[in-house]
Amino acid sequence: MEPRGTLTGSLTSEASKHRRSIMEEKYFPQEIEERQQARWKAAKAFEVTADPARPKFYCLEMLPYPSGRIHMGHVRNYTIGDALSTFKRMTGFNVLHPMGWDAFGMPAENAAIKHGARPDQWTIENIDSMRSQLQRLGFNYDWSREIATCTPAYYRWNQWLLIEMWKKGLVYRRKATVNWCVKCNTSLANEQAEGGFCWRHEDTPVEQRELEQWFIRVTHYADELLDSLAELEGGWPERVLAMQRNWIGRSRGAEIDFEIDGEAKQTVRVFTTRIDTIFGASSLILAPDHPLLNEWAEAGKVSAEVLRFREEQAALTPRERLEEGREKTGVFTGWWAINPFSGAKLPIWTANFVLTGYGTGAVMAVPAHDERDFDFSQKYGLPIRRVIVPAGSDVSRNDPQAEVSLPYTAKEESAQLIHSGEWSGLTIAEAQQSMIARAEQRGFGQSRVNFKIRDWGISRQRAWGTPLPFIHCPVCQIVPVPAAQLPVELPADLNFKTPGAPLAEHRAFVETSCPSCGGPARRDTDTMDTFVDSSWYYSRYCDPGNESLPFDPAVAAYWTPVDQYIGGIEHAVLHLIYTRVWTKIMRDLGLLNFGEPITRLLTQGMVCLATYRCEEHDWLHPNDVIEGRCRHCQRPVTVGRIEKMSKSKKNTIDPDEMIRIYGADTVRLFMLFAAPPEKDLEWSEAGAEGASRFLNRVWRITWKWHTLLPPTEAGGAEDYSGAARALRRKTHQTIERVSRDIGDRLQFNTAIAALMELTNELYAFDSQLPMDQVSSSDRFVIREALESLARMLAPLTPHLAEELWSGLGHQGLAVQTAWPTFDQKLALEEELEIPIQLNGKLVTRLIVPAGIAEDALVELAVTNPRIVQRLEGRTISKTIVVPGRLINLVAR
RNA sequence: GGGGAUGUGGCGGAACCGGUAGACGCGCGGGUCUCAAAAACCCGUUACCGUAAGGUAGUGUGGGUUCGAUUCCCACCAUCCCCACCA
Repeated sequence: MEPRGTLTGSLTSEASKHRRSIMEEKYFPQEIEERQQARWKAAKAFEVTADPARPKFYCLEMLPYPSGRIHMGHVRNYTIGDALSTFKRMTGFNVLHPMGWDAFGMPAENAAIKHGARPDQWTIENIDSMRSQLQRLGFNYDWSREIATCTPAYYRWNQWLLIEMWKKGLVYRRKATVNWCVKCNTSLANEQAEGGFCWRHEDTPVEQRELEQWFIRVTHYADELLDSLAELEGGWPERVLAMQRNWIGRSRGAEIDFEIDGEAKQTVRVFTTRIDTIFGASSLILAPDHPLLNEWAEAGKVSAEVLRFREEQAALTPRERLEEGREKTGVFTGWWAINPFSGAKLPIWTANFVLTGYGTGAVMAVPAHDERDFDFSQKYGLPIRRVIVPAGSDVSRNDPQAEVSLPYTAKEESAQLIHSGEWSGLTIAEAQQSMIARAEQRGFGQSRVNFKIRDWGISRQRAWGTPLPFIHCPVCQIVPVPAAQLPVELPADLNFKTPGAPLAEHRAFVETSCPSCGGPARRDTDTMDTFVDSSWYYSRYCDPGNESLPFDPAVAAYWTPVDQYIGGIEHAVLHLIYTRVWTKIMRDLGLLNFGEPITRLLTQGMVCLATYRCEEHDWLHPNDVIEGRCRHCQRPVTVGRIEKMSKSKKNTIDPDEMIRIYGADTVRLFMLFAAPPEKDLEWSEAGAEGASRFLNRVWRITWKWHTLLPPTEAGGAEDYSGAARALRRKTHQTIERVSRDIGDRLQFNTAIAALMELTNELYAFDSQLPMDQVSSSDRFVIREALESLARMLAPLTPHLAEELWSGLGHQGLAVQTAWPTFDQKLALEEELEIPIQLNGKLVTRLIVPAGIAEDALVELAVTNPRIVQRLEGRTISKTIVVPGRLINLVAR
């Protein structure tokens, strides 16, 4: 690929005011950082436009919620993206690197309730202070594309998109049992109520409520969501793919109707993935709130015991249900069903472990081949009938009634059916196929695929969100707001003081007329889940000012999909599923031409710090621990685990304070150096000092030489001393390593290690030069090393890099110059150190010229005194030569 | 119970396709400079034995494949994360 120079043309005269060509002797990060930031801004250095003639790279970091302060997790996330963006720009890509704000959400509303603040003003103030924090870190965002999701200019497109989806039947409204968090005072989507608790309030179990809700038809895309994960293989972390597969939860099986004994027309439908075990079914089990059971209860067709059981189950809160543990309980309903395959009469039970929400809410219990059914049937004395046996077991000896001590649940390919009528002797797979065919032919069942994933409930009973753009008319029912009337804006004068939904109480907002019949009508007073905002924001950045569409499809076609996305693992089944669904929908609406929004995903590790606890003062900040004692009360403290920085555990470090002490470049360098990006990282003051020390070393060696260097000119190889050739070699080897570590592997830690090695080599070279008679070729070699170093630091520590680059006499911006290229010939070693092994064990190492012939090298090895001595008269039976790497001599 | 990772010096980590284990940094020890200190620079730093040259062991444990294994395979142990009565 051809490296490219500047993106935005030459420096304006405004920008050159900020440039200084003479370096200071000492490195003052705060001073140079401010200066370089002003220079980038004046040069509009990071503003880009679509240019189909050039290759693009879209680098995106998950947009932050504007809480008011950035934390170290943000710094790490954005430093990684920033380094990659600059690297890509320097290697010739047209790089889109935007930033924005996920600006709707609860904290703004809570501030309004608590302090009477206006959520919009509270949010805007937070955005302003966070933006300036990010700018102090010197990130290369194209700020001209900044978005905030709480602005009507943005959320009108949430509304527009939702209406388009509604027209296509991908959005619908229905009454549903939903998860309700009392702390959030709103309903939640399934993904946001994992394990029965609210995702924002981990100690708050969700309640179930019946509400009219808006849903996005995620299940329409369930198969594709699962299957196209294969496209992401290699680009996404394996564990994210696994979590999504799990969450989507496809299972293939069959639905079978069981006739109710004595009610010929009535059937119970069950879902099973193991139709092959149906001859082993010993009962049917209904969920306690199964519709058929409701019907029987209303008609007085079940016993008082059944009624009591149903009431008990209905009264359980999710927490009690969890605390109840795995204990399975149930009661016999008094009814019987007919197994359509065997004709056997099976008792119908109801039990707590059968869930309404999955499958049909009814199961056939096969205790011999399912753990749950086994536990339940044993407890209540239901028969356990064995119908599958491993291959090779003596079928004649397998009495179906013989005691089963453990269920046989393995699905070995070779296992076969017994005591299953005409299917006996078939394998599991054969039986499944044949039995489903029979059920379909006789009309009592069919094959069926079930998913764990549900449609996405997006209604929220909150005020600080996108209003749902629908009008409820007593005559015309649900009518979408006409496109010309969008956006439906949030009123500025909402009353947060009284409990309840502020939008619903705002009469001027609610009362409207029907766009269809003109009669009086009411607006929908729910708002959208904030995950709607972040599901498509990546495409808005391509064309953020568009007033007639969410974005121009032609412009988006250039920039999207996102080439590299960077963010935390916590969104593996939230945001990262929603944005995949939403992208497929936008594709089907004709706005995009692909289905997967993110080509490569990096989930960066957390920023951690040790935790401390005192009996009296609870969690302590590490600075409040002095020699193992609490600063306030002198009591000894308990040392906790190293954990993610959090306010509640008081183990946070303020990025601003660190920038004040060390400068942004040092903080950034430490973040990239201390651990590979996907691993957790422990903040360490000593580590930050180490990073700062390295930058000072680079500064000093550049300062020493910057006025003594000749203009750039390469001599022939013969013009250089051995030491100078070695430094050139190191320079070119370093360029090769750093290019690969950043470009291919995203391993910034090893890239920085390589730059440290180059710096060490420069010092070593420098220390052996007599200052009064340095040759011009020596000075060239030093220039080459220093300039390469400055440019390779540009993605990592851009302010310092700019200063060095200017100091070395360059006019343009370092972050816009071409990435240095390496010469393979110059990178080649002249001498090699070849380890000599005897029977795989290292004996000695030989220093040989790089071009040595193989037989000459072997000759050196076998005649080496150490080898001869170790051979003790044995002969060498085999010689293994790995060219350029090692020799292994085998002797027995 | 299911799924996914991870295990290497005092610490963070490196080792690309099976080929010199411990790059780079932190910490620690020693030295140079200084009246002194800081900073900076230089040297050393896996463990054990040895003044040294050198030797032996060594990548969670036990096996296997291989001329050769941190790397591949099998079993086990430990830790972390996610999901979890999903039929």
